Amino acid sequence: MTDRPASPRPESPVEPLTRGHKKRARTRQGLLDAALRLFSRQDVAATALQELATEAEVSTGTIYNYFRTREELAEAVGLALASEFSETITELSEGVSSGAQRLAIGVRMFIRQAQADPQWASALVRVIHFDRAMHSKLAGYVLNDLRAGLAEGTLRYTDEGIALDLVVSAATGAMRATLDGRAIPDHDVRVTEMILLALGATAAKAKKIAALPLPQGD
Amino acid sequence: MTDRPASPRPESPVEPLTRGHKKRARTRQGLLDAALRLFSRQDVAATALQELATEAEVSTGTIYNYFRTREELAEAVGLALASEFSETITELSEGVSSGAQRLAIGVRMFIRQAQADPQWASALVRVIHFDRAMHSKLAGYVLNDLRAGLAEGTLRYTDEGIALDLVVSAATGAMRATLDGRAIPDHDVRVTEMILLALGATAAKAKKIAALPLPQGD
Amino acid sequence: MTDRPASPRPESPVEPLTRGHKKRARTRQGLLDAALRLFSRQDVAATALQELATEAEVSTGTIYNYFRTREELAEAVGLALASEFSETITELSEGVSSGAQRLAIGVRMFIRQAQADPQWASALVRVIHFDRAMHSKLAGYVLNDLRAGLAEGTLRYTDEGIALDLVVSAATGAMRATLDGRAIPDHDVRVTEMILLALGATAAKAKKIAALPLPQGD
Amino acid sequence: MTDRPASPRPESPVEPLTRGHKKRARTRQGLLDAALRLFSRQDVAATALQELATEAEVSTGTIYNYFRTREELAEAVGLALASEFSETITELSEGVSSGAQRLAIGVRMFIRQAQADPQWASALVRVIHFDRAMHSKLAGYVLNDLRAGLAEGTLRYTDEGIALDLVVSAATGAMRATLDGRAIPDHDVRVTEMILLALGATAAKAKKIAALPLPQGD
DNA sequence: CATGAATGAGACTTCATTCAT
DNA sequence: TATGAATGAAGTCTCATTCAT
Repeated sequence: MTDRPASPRPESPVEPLTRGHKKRARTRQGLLDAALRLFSRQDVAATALQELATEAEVSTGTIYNYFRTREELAEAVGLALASEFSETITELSEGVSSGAQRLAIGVRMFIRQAQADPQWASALVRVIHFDRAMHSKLAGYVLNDLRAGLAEGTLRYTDEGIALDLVVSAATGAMRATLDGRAIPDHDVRVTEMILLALGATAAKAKKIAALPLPQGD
Repeated sequence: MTDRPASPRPESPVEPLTRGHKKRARTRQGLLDAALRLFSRQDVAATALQELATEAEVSTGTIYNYFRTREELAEAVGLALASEFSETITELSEGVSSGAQRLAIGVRMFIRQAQADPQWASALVRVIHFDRAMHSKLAGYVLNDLRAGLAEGTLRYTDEGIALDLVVSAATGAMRATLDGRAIPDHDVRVTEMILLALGATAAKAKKIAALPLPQGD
Repeated sequence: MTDRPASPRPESPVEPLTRGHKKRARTRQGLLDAALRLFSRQDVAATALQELATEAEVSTGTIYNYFRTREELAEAVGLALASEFSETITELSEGVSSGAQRLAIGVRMFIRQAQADPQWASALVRVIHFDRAMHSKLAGYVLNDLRAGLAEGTLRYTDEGIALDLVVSAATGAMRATLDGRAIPDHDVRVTEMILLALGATAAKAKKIAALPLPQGD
Repeated sequence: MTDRPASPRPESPVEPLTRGHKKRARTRQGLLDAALRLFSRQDVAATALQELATEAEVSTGTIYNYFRTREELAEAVGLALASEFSETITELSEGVSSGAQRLAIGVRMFIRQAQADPQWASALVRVIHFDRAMHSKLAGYVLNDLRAGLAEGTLRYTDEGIALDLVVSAATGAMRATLDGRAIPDHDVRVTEMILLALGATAAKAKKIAALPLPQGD
């Protein structure tokens, strides 16, 4: 995950894409990239659409060809972040059959990515906060693993919703800690172990699963 | 806690104000009360100071006699919220010697209060987000109990900072769930049990401690 | 007149366009039709050219191949409205030799058309207001009849300009009344009678001429 | 009427009015005066509120302390114009018992005032057009005289609404003519005579009543 | 201290117009 | 010619902040 192929955000070179209607897509992507850069520096609510224009080097009017409101922008950015995230996680979890383990991989990647790409993490955290929809998007990714873990007997929790909340809260909490510079070595492993414990894994299994080497990279 | 005597915010009874200079305190309190009401409805950043003036029924200029910036206001509101909260918790935990138990009481009260007074909770969540300092304020209340729990052998965690983060994240996550209308019966007990598990308590102890009757009320 | 064959505006049937260069004419007509629909709903000044493009289902750039400014557009629409109106009136007045009677026919048709096609009337009123030139266009149609009426002794007015103004003002006033939903039965007849009186017709003649059956339809 | 005591609009000197809350009234009046000046030069719809700020020499924000929209401004201006107008007319008509004669006085004053103060007239015409409410305001002044004229036997019309429309349309039409520079000597008298004819007065009475000397100043 | 009118910077939004395709 | 993305000037509106009373 640390070696995430290439962050497509900053500047996204992209080939010329000379054909006419591709221009729109390119501009849109440029706006999303710019928004991400801004959101990594400042709160969504504090971001003026005119700032976005400046950052993306388009004129003010252009923004409105793509996003009518700040909410719409945030949602689009959130969608992009979520897709990107899910792709990476899914890839890495492909060969893993254990739900608990897939969950652990997801959480750890999430936290490691925050360390590797603070800009991404910062934007993600802010968008999650601003666009409540993203919250449930992330939750969706977790749910399957949670259920699988329960079915296979590794996890033992009484309420799915609460379990979900805890996983997401703890993981984003760890991201914030990372962004605040409070990360410690193996931060991802430690947090994951605690989450597994909370979900009812035995101490031994929690420790073991949390510490398994990640499929690719490290 | 559910029977918290009376929400001191709306209308702020205040003593008869025998001394002349108490008027200042009363005006200030009126502003804080108004801010709380506003923050329970809308984001801190989206709250105009002129709105505050209207809500508090003072003129715009008056605000500047009390708060120089929106940040200062938010901080003051946060402080008020935190003090109020800590008082209540501390009161209730007075006779409890076990750290883990005091922690459980605190977390549960936090969540129950969110159910009992969504306005308070909503404002709290928003202020926490706007004024990052509050986060550490809340953490401060947790730390002692955490250490005591560790010392008495009930809890077993490897990193204090991570443990702290997890407790606070999970607790505020539960608050948000409550505000989103996703609370379930015994929500406070369930979340607390999971937190205790995460902190290394045995399943039996976690279950027992989380479910103990709250000192007053319940 | 009430049974005016078909409003040529919406959809503009247009001939099959055998010649290539008829496409231009068709596009232009489409723009005029669209403008008329828009002007019937909203003020000329409040109508954005981009709205016109949408309504006419052409792209924004295309408009500039036909009209350089909003004024030019309004004038073209006004011209179309005026021609259309004059044609109809002229047709109906063909066999009528009395000036006063032709005048009466014109005024009545004007008002009846406002009842039959409020969209047309609304656009007309707005264009008249925006493009002052139209005012005199309408006046032109009246002048001949006015003079004939004077010559034949039916009408008796001292100043031609004032008479013209009165006729046009009263007629458009009646249109507005119609658009405001204040029309009454025989509105056209009543107004016409008063106009004839104002122009110096005797009470008997005014009554009679105003009430004569219209050449075609009713 | 030509000797209308003093146009309170341009610059309205007004005494210092030192007391605090009078300032608001003074600013408001300044805005109305400025609006009138603007409306005399350009259409209401074409008048930017910022222009008003410039003309009134206040900052943009100040406008919004008084008028939220252009409509509100137009209405306020219309109200001021109407009051002013009604005062003058009422004054002059005070000792006149005949309805037809009062009507004649009103119409004539209206037209003469347009000659004497084109700025006022221009603004009035534009506001009437923009703020339909004014139309009915003016109508209100006419209605009584119309009914009195009917009762006393001088006038003879079949429909009150139509009569009203005709009077107002013809009078404002004459104003427009004046503004367009098409006024002729005794314009007011001529138009009034035609209106009286339209309302069913005999030729003799119409001529006589329209030509009576105006109560004050001729 | 309280008041609230005035300020003006700055964000939002629309739209006539251009221009590369 | 038609297209429609991009532009940027211009207008709308809000709000933190000041200041005379």
